[in-house]
Amino acid sequence: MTKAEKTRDFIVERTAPIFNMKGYAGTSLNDITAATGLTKGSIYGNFANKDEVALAAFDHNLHHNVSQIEAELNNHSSIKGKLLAYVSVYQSFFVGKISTGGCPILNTAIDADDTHPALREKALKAVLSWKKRIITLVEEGILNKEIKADYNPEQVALTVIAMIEGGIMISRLTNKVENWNLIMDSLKKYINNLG
Amino acid sequence: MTKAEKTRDFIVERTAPIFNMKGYAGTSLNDITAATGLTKGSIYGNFANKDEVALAAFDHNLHHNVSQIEAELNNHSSIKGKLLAYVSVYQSFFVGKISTGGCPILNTAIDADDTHPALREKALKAVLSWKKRIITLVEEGILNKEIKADYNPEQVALTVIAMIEGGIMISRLTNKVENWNLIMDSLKKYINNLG
DNA sequence: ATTAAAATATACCGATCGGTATAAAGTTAA
DNA sequence: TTAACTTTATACCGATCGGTATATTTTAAT
Repeated sequence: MTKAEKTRDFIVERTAPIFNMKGYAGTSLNDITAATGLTKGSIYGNFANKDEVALAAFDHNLHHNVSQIEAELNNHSSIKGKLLAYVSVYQSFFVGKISTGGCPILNTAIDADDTHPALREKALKAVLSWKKRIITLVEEGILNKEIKADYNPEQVALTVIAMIEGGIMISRLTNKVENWNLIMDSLKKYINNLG
Repeated sequence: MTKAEKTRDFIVERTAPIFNMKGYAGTSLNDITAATGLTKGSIYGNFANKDEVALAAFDHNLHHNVSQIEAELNNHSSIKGKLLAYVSVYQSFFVGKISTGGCPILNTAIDADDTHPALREKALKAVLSWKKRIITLVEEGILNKEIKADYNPEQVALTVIAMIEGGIMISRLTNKVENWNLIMDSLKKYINNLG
């Protein structure tokens, strides 16, 4: 790992929460230099432009989510347990610890959908990948007889994602964990009723 | 209605979709003058600053939603029918007609939550008002025996809002009405199972 | 039609925007 | 240790940012 690679990672690490909170247009080069303690020359020595920093920051934020989810999924053997794991992972993102601005997929989807095609594309791929992951789980659950065969895996996946993302928006806006808990109780009931 | 009041409304009308699509930081004074054909002098003759335009634009977008919803609620007599009316109204926002950037509550919540307290407050109030409206409906439904008494009205309200807002995010990002329909089928099932 | 007031346009402000050319400093291999 | 190379800092660019003082035009009452 060269010095430049380390600096690149450092810049991404420091700016990722800022992009997640302020969005693409709301994050300035000045924000980036302030967060890193580096100068513009150094930023542009490691990235071609602000876009590249933003895209790398999204990847970093997303990877942070995905790795935590995959780790938690491994703690459960049943399909329902794995589906419920999403709830606990996302809860940990904004309960107790310092918030870094919520779910990067949701933030980027809303921030970039009408303005920044490259970021939008990344958010889209993240949602599709998430959907696919849940579909696979549900299909396994149906084969296992853990989930009733008349459920549409795609519909289950979309419903789970919608409730989590909608729940994040509401809970962060109202700043009430109780709201998150109520919504997630509905989601848990939905998941438990799948089979 | 004075000339200035008309101009004020005109400015709000023209800029509301821009703020909804690009967000607060992403919408510039130049965007505002371009959309209205007016000059900065005229804008600042009617508004103190960009904030005031943004706040008025949010109110405009919100009112547009609320009035459509209230109209649709009046078309239904049963509580479940009224709850299902939310689905059809929100569907009409991004199916068929030119999109103006999706749900203003969701957009503003994500755009402003970490950056713009005044806008954030407006989005918060809108969600709380929406929640309260659904709670009232559910409470009426319980009194009517249309909804089982063991349902928590607040939880139902939060669940409905989460699914709609999560559904909007996913459907707009993927640009697929089918996704909206699948999520809303889950929501319809949820509502029908309330009683 | 005249005039006072209200509304809009012009021209400008300093600050900040993203970005870059180039010099200085730091790193690494010989 | 030196020389080649990589990385970072300095100083600057034109463009755009939000905002304003003032002049011009438009409106509305007499």
